[in-house]
Amino acid sequence: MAKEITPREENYSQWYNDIVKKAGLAENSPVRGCMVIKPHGFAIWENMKAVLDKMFKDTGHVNAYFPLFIPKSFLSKEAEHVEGFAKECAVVTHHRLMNNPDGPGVVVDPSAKLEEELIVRPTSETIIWDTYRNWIHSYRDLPLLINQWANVVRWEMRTRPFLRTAEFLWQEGHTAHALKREAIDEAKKMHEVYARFAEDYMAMPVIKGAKSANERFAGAEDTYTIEAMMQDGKALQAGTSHFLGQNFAKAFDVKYLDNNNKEAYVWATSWGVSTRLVGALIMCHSDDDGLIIPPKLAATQVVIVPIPKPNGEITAAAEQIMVKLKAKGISVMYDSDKKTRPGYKFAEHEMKGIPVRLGIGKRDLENNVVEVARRDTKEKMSIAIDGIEEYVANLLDEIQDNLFARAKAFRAENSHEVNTYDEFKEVLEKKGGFIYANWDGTPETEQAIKDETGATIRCIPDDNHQPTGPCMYSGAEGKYRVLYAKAY
RNA sequence: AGGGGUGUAGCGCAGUCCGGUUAGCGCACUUGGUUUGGGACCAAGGGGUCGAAGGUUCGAAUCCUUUCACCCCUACCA
Repeated sequence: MAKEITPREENYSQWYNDIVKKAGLAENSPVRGCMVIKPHGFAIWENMKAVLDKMFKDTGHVNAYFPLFIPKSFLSKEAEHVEGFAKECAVVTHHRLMNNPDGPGVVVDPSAKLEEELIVRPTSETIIWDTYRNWIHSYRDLPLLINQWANVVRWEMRTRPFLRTAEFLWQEGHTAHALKREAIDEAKKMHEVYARFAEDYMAMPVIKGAKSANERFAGAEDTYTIEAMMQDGKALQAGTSHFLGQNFAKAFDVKYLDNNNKEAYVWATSWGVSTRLVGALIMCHSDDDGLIIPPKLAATQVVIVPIPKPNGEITAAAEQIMVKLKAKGISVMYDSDKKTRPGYKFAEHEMKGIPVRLGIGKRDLENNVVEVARRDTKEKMSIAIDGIEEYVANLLDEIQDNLFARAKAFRAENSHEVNTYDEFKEVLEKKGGFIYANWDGTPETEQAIKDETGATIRCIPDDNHQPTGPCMYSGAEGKYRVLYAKAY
């Protein structure tokens, strides 16, 4: 048993923090709200990044890089946008330090004040659209399909590792199109890419849908989201794709000449996912023994543990197995540490979430087998060494599928359909999870429900949002059947 | 942002109320030995100036002031 992880039942938040720490994913830094992402945590992000980057390129996008700093004046060009971010911006006011004339250390040199303050980007729409003005002149320059991998800073009040940090890593796609239809299609396409990534790679089922006006991105005309259920029944927004209309084109004066020599503003989208996905991964699959990484995102998919300790015979057998596994494209590591004993290693690798463990001891070698242990179910099986690579390859697929099926079943168990507000409140309080109900489509109703219960409309699901009756709150005609939940 | 709590060795804690020898304990770490199929045991070691700054005092981890960080609940949040 993992002796250092707080059980989920006891305190879900503490459990999450324990996993982050004990699995070696991240730790707090001396900088408020900013974490150090440790190798094991960063490896997960790197794998996510590699898959997503390929998906972006396969859908016609290219990468570029824009400045970390944004002139203050840029932020004031799109009114809604600045309102959404102004309260959480880090501002650079000076460019030089000097020796403290009154004592030890350094102080900010007052003579080095910037003419115009620089904002550390909370998102890059403004600097990118300012740049696009110079890049776009003709319909032949469109569409412009660019993605950026970057860090951004949002000075959040309360931070939590991966889920909400003051600085985080993400990608932000920013595209420009001649036609409104094209831009909407682009936003929806990337929405689909995110959903596919979440389900096929993270093994995390998501509900795809559109955000209500209240929950939309600051400056967007439509926001598409993927919403995942965490093991405490709360919703986590895992990725968003925005149709920005012509808001940024107008704010930054980005126009093109169409094939009739007529000037027009371009249509825009932006879309992003962040290191928050690592948090989502943890809260979706892991258990009280530690992290569980879906095989497709595990940097190490298989670990081989010599029992009780490495010796010539066991190491030779392990190396042979490693060659066979690697030939199958499976990443494998041999834990040849001589200081720790098997039990310690078992617990350690379980804590770190490695999908499959192979144990090899004298007893196994005599019978030409290895002990195969899967992380998701913790089952152990004795399997013939001959053909082990096939077995493990299939097992990794099976684990990937099982994690997805398990998460999906959990979501189904914790999703509820209600028709009256009393029912809604009762289900929310007693069971939590996802609740589907009819909504009249007004922001007033949405806000009132939020104020009274804490639940928000997570999205208007893409499929199955036809109302089945009147709005549960106002009694007015239902416009949509929507997904309500308490959210991170 | 409101309420509550915590900062003492890498981690977890005791000591603080009632100031007083070289600041303790468990885990981890180092060395040696015995062990080894689910987090081994014995022995000997190394490591902290008590979150930070200021103050009271002969003397401060302990009292006072200020400040920073983190955690929990609520609120907020693309």
